[in-house]
Amino acid sequence: MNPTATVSRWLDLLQSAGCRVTAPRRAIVELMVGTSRALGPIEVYDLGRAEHPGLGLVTVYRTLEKLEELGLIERVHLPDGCHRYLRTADGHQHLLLCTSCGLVQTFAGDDLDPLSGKVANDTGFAINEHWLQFFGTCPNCRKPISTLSES
Amino acid sequence: MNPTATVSRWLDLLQSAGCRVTAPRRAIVELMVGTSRALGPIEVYDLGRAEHPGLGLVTVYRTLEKLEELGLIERVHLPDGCHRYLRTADGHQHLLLCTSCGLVQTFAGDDLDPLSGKVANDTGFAINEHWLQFFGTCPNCRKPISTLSES
DNA sequence: CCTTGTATTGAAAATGATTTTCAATTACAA
DNA sequence: TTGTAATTGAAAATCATTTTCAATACAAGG
Repeated sequence: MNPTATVSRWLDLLQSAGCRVTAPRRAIVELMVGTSRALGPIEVYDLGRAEHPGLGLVTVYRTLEKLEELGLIERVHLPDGCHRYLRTADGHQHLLLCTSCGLVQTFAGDDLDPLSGKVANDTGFAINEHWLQFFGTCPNCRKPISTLSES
Repeated sequence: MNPTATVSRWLDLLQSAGCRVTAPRRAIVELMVGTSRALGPIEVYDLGRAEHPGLGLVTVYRTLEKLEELGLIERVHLPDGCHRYLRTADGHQHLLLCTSCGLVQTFAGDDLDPLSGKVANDTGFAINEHWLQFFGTCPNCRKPISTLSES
């Protein structure tokens, strides 16, 4: 699905959920659909104001909360903090996150369900969620460092 | 190593790092050594005041920060928030966390280094950290629910 | 054991992030 | 087009965390 179609789909879903489609929401939806980076509220606010100058931070918080309820975006956690949001990937994917710029890639890894089942059995826990995430520096963020060391 | 010996070791390490061994620090160290739950600053504060009534929240923050610097505790992230601390496990372990009470168990899982290397190769990322965590409800926290549904 | 210098403490104030309140505005159903 | 309820953004309130600061207490040296 191309970005424009995805934006329409998200707006339709918002409307189906009893929400009105407004300019601020459209700006935030376009932003979240169009980026592969995990963005915090302030980043969404700053980027969103480029499209919709009057956008308020409060509206950002409320819209992100609603999109999360609808499962269209999800909160991702990084070692130094949480509270960033990312468009939800199709199917369950593992994440590779750049700790410098927030860029996110997904990768196919092992199916964790067998391990999860075994651990649940061994421990008596009812397991209902798991994270497999790698953290590092993306190719683009590595460049400046190597450039510096070469000069 | 038994808990008392571990407390001594932590206090020695604190002293070696140029810190003084004080009553508030001792209380916090005993707490963190003695629990298998991931605790947030407020929880440490409340539990710590049982041992050392005058304990201040500021001291909790500062002591947790210092223990983290020394690698004795580490920050763990849960789906609904981060900023909880847990005694660091020996060797690199995967975590199983109870989202209800914060209880943490470690489990032996697959060695992720080969997968990590492959993903780094495929993506150009420099990978320097990974998380494999399961979340669920521990046996103890499941009890009340089943009791309710049975009554 | 006592003195002394300095790290540490806890209260209060400051900061920063997030949530709530509220009057004005706007989407959209009738 | 109109009425109404949802939505907006500013300001205020709240909550978590950090900084400031005067008083205290650890521990090294006499």
